[in-house]
Amino acid sequence: MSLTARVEDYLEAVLDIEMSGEVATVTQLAKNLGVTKATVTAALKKLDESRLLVHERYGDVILTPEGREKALAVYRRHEFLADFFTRILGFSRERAHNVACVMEHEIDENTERRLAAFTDALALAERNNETWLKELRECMDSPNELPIPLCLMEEGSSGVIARVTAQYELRKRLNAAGFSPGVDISDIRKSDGLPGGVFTFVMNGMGIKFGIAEASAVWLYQPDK
Amino acid sequence: MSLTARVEDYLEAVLDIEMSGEVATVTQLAKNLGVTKATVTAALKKLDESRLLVHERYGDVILTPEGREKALAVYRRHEFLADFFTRILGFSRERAHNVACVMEHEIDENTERRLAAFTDALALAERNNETWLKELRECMDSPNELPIPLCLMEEGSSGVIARVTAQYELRKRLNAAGFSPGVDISDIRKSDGLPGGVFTFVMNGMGIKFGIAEASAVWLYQPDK
DNA sequence: CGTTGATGTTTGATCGGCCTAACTGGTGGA
DNA sequence: TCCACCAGTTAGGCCGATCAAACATCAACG
Repeated sequence: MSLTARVEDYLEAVLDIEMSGEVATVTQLAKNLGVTKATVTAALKKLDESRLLVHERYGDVILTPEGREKALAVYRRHEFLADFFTRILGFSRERAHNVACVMEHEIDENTERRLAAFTDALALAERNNETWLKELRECMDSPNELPIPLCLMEEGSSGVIARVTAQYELRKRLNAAGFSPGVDISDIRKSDGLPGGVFTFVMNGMGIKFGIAEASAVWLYQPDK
Repeated sequence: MSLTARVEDYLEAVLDIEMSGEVATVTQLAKNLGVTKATVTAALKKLDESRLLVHERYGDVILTPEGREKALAVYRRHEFLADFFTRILGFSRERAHNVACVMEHEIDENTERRLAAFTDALALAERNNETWLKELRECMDSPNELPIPLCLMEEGSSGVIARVTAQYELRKRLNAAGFSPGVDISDIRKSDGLPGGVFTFVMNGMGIKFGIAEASAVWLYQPDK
């Protein structure tokens, strides 16, 4: 009987109103969630049936203990995520909340804890005025171009490595082979062979062959465009 | 004519198949997206009508230039987000992709750039074996309890500050007043007064009054539970 | 008390995304 | 050649979330 994301939103909204000291009303919920009152009534009916809140006809909206617990979990995730995206990543307030709104339904407690620990550690660094954090911030304020994966580069084109999105062994292999941001790549070509094709190019004067796995993990800035 | 999130998913899936060197088929798409072929046919019809790909009856599925561009943008976001959540935050592969799947539709280019810059800076630190990064990692591996906001604490209870989720002036004020992780708070009480209530408690032997804004930004670990 | 305005509910409809079941088209053996 | 099989399509229906419009209830005031 797992809740839909939207139903979690309604729970969260009820808690939000409750926290501000009022009793949640249909009108208030409709306003906060940006839907009509009819929609709220329908949603509350479902939540009442699931015993997450009590809502009698024309009556108050009151969270049950289970409902309150679920609502708090969602609310907490939302606040932590929004905090993370604004304070650490510098998203706009609005965007941070949008992102938090969709992510809050996709993470579990464990994930939430990791995220919180990360945020807290960076917040601590901020209080201590750590220099590395400042460098990091500056780096984030000078926006780059957006790269494209090697496997989508045009025949014969060149580029500069932007990043490598790979984990584990593949990442190690690529690292060991010298695939790091800033390195030039030229004469990119694709030929048939392995499923997915074979990609050849030149790096540091050497000819190199890639399969699709490598070629989609290495992202390049295009020189002109 | 903004695309729905789901439609973006279909575009992304087509690009994904194309990148692996094959031509996207209905069956392949159905498999990758976890839906039936009937559903794919319907989605492709819409995408064809929007001129994002070409799909004639019983024909191949080919992205148009605009479709390819949109697909790449979504794909790139997905890969960057997944990379960020696995490499930097240590999410499981599966969870990282789930989260990426919902977030990829909520961020714009600017936001994507910030995120990428952040990831890249941390990846650089990782290559350099920076000590602060290692500390941060250790911190993330020792999971904490999950806190609750001061305004939801029980009458008369106590706790330890876990974090402060506030920005700008409010954050500064709370910081200046000594609200930092680890500080003890006791004798929390709520009374009427301002809209949202007035919260009183004791910190460092001093009695303090909060409105709802402050009381929902300060998160506490409960001592027992 | 009765009227009135705000609050809440019901009804009937749409829309996107999905499914099952039945159908059509294309193709490679026997 | 024709049949069997796989790929793709169509038709019809379901579900969740939403809306507009009409209706019901409440509360407060004269």
